[in-house]
Amino acid sequence: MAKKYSRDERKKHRAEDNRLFILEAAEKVFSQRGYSLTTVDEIAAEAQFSKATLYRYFKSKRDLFFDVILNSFDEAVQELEELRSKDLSAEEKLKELIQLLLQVFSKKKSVSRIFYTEKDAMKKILGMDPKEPLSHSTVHARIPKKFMDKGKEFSQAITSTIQEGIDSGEFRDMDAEEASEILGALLRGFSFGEIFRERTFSIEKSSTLLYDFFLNGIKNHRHIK
Amino acid sequence: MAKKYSRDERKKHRAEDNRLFILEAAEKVFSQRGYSLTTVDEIAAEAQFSKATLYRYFKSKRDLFFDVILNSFDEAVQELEELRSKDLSAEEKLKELIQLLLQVFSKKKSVSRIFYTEKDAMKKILGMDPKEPLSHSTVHARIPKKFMDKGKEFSQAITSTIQEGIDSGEFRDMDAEEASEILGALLRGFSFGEIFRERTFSIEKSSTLLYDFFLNGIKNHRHIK
Amino acid sequence: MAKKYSRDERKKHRAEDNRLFILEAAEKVFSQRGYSLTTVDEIAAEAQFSKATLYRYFKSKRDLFFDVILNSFDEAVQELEELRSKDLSAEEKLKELIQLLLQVFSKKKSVSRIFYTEKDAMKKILGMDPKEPLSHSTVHARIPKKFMDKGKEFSQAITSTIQEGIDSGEFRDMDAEEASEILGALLRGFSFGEIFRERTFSIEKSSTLLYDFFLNGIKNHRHIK
Amino acid sequence: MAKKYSRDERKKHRAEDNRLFILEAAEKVFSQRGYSLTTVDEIAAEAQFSKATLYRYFKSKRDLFFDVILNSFDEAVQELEELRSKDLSAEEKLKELIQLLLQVFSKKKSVSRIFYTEKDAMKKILGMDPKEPLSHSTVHARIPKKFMDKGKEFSQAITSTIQEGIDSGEFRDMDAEEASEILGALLRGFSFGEIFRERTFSIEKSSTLLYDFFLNGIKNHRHIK
DNA sequence: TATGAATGAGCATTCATTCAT
DNA sequence: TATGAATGAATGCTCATTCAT
Repeated sequence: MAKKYSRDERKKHRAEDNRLFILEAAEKVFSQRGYSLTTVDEIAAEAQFSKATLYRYFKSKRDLFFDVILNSFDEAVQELEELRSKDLSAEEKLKELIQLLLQVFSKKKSVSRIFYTEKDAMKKILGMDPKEPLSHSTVHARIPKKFMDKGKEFSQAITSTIQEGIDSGEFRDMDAEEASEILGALLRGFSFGEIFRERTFSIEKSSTLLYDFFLNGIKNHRHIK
Repeated sequence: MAKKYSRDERKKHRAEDNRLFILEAAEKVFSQRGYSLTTVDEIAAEAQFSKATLYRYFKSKRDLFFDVILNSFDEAVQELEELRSKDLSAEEKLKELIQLLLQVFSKKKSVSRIFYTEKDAMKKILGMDPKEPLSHSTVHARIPKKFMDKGKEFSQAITSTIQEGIDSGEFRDMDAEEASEILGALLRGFSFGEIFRERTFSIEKSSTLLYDFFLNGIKNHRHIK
Repeated sequence: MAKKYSRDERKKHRAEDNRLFILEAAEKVFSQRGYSLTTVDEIAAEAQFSKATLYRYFKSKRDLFFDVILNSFDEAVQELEELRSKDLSAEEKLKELIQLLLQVFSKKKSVSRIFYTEKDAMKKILGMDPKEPLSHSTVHARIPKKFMDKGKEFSQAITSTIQEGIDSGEFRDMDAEEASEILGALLRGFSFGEIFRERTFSIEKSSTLLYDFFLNGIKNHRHIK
Repeated sequence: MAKKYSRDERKKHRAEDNRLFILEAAEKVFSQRGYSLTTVDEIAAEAQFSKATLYRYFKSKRDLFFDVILNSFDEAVQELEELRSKDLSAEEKLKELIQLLLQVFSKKKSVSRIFYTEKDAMKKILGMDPKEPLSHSTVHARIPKKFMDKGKEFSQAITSTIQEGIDSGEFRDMDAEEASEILGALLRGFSFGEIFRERTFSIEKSSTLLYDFFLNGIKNHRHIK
C-alpha cells in the first residue's frame, strides 16, 4: 500500500484536513473494492490513521461512504459548472460533457459505480429491511435529499445542454430529459462494461465514439426503403 | 434460526428439480442483494431448504453463484437463438433484440448486474489477490472459458444483426462491433440506472426509446450550420 | 479410494459379514486418520455402503469406533494366545512377543494408537464432560469393562512371559509387572515415534534392537568404577 | 456463548504478556483435548479473552498450535542446556535427563503428545492431502525446519550423554544413536500409556524405574545356560 | 486528539445423525 | 434391508464498532 502522505507532512493539518485525507483514502478504496468488500481497516491503512481515529471523524462506515459519494459529487458538479459557463456551441459542449462524465465515471469517481450498482449495500446503508425490495418509493424516500439534489444537478446539466441544442436547431426536436436519460445510461453502461470488454479505448477515443453514436445514431438516413 | 419453511408447503422434488429450485432462489437473492451481502442462509430460506442441503447440491457459495450466472446466460442465449432465426428486417430484429436484452438485464436476469458490476466480489470469486488490479489479462485469464463464450454469443448476436443492417443498407456504414459495444453499454446503463430514475418506463416504452435513439441519434440532420 | 470389495462379491454376504466389512473399513480409516478426522462418509465410502447403512449396523460413530478397537484387540489377543502356547524358552518367547506387539502396534492394528493417544476423542467417546480432566478414577470407571479386560490380557501375557523367565533364571529377579509396563511403554513409544524418526527399521531389525536393549540394558557390566 | 471471564479478574497485561497468556491457555487446552477437538472458543474461554482477540495475536488455530509447540520446545530445550552443562558422570546425567524428559512429556509439556501422535491433525496442519500417506519424505519436507531443529537438539542431548558414557566406559559399547532412539521411545511410551495404567508412579519412582531398566535390562547376567 | 486493544455478531462450511422411500 | 436426501449444531474466522489510556 503506497503511503501517499507521510506522518510529518500530515502533522500540520488540522481536523478538517484530516477529514479530507480520510475521505480521499476511503474513496480510493471504495472505488477499487466496492462497499461490502472494503474494510475499515483498509481505509485506515490507506489514510495512515488508526481505525479508531476514523471513527472520530465519521460515525460509521456507512456515514463515511455517504460522505465519499457526496464529496465526489461535489467535485464533479463543480467541474460541470465550469464547463457550462464556457461559451460553446451545444455540440461542442455536449462533446466535452461526455468526456467529463466519462472521466467522472471511469476514473477517480468510480465510486459512483457503487452508488448505481450495489443495491444491496445501498439497502443496508439506507437502513432498509433487506427483504424489502428496492422500489422507487422506498429508495427515494430514504436517500438523503442532498443526494438526490446533487444527482439532479448532473442530469439537469445534461438536459439543459441538450435543450440548448434543440433550441439552436443543432439537435432534432425531442424530449430533452429522455435524451439526457439515454446519454446517462450510455455513459454508465460503457464505464461499467469496461472490464469485460476485449478492446479498450482511451478516454478520447471513447468519447468520440459515444458522441458520434449519440449524435448520429446508426441509421442510414440516405437509405430509401 | 427459526425454521423458515415447512416441509408441507414444498412439493416433493427430485434431485434435479431441487437443484433448479435452489438455483432460482439463489438468483432471486443474489439479484436483490449482490454477491457479498447475500448469505447462504438467505438463499436457503428462500429455497426452503436447510443450509446444509444447499451444500449437497453446490460445493460453495461461489460455485452456486457461478451456476446461477451460467444458468441465466443459458436461458437468455436460448431466447436469443430463437430471435435470430426469425425472418425479420434488421431494424425489426434490432428492435426485438433490444426488447429482449432489456428484459434479460432488468427483469429476471438482473444477476448479470453483479457480473458486470461487482468487480470486488468478482476478484474474490476468481481467487485473485484483492490488491491486484482488475486488468483484462488477469480477469480474462481467470473467468471460466464457459463464461466468456456465453458472453460472446450475446455480443455476436448484436454485432451480426447490426452487420446485416449495414449490408442491407438499412444502417449506415460503420464498425459493427463498435456499434454493438455501444448498444450493449446503452442497455446495461439503462438497466442499472433504473433504480435512481424518477420516471420509470415500461419495457415497451423503454425499448422504443432506446431503439429510437440508437437508430437516429439526437442530431438534427436537416439542420444547416 | 480403492474399492476393496465389489458390490457383486458382497451380495452374497449376510448381515454378520457386512458388519465385519464395515468394521474392517472403519479400522483402516480410523487408523489412517484418527478418530476426530475420520468422517462417517469416509468409512462408508471405504466400505462401499451408504452412510445410512452403517447406522443400521452401528448406533453411532462412537460405537463403531469401540467395536473396531475391540475387534482389533480380539485378533491380537488370539495371536497372543497362540504364541503363549508355543514351547519356547522365555527369551525366545519374549523375542517373538516383541515382534508380535510391534506388528500389532505399527501395522494393521495402529488403531491402538488412537486408544492410547487421542485422549480428547476418548473423552468424547466416553461421554465425559470435556472439561473434566482425564484421571484414573474417571476413565477407569467409564471404559467399558470389556476394554480393560482385553487390555489386561495383553499385559498379563507379557507379565507372565517375563515371570517365566525370572522363574527359570533367564531374567534377573524383578517385579514382572513393572518390567511388563516398561516393555509396553518401549513398544508403544517406538511405534508412535516412527514418523518423526529419520532412520526407519524393518520389523525384524526393530524387534532385535528393542529386544536387545530390553534384555541387556546399556550398562557396561564389566566396567569397574 | 455466555461470558466466561470478567475483565476484573484479569490482570492488565501488555501485548507480549497477553500473547504468552494465550499461549499458556492454548497449551493447556490442546494438551487436554488434542488439536482436532480443541475449539478456538475453548482456548479463548481458558485465556479469558474473546475469540476475536486471539486472532489479533495469532493468525489461525494452526499457527497458534505451532507456536504452542515451539514455545514448549524452547522451554524444554533451555532446561536441557542447563542440565548438560552440569559436571556429572554420564550415569548421573542420564538419570537426570530421564527425569527431565519425563517431566517434559508428562506434565506441562504434554502437547508434545499431539506432535507425536495426532498424525491426522498434523497432516491437516501441514496442509497435506489427507489421502497422501504420512511418509518420511513428505512429513520431513513440510515440518518447519525450526521444528526439526528443536527436535534434534533433544535427541542429540540424549545421544551425546550416552556417547559420553560409552567413552568413559560406564556404558557398554553400542550405537549411541540407537540407544538414544530406544530411550526416547521408552519415555514417550511411558508417558502416553499413563492414563490406562492401573498403578501410577511419581516422577521420581518412574524415572528410577526407567533408568534402572534402561541401564540394566532384564537379563540375568549371572545366569549360566 | 489519537490509538492499540478488545469484542459481539455474523458467515461459510462441515459432519454426525435421522428420515422417507 | 438399503439408501439418497435432509438438517441441527458446530467451528474457524472476519469485521464494524467501542473502550481505556
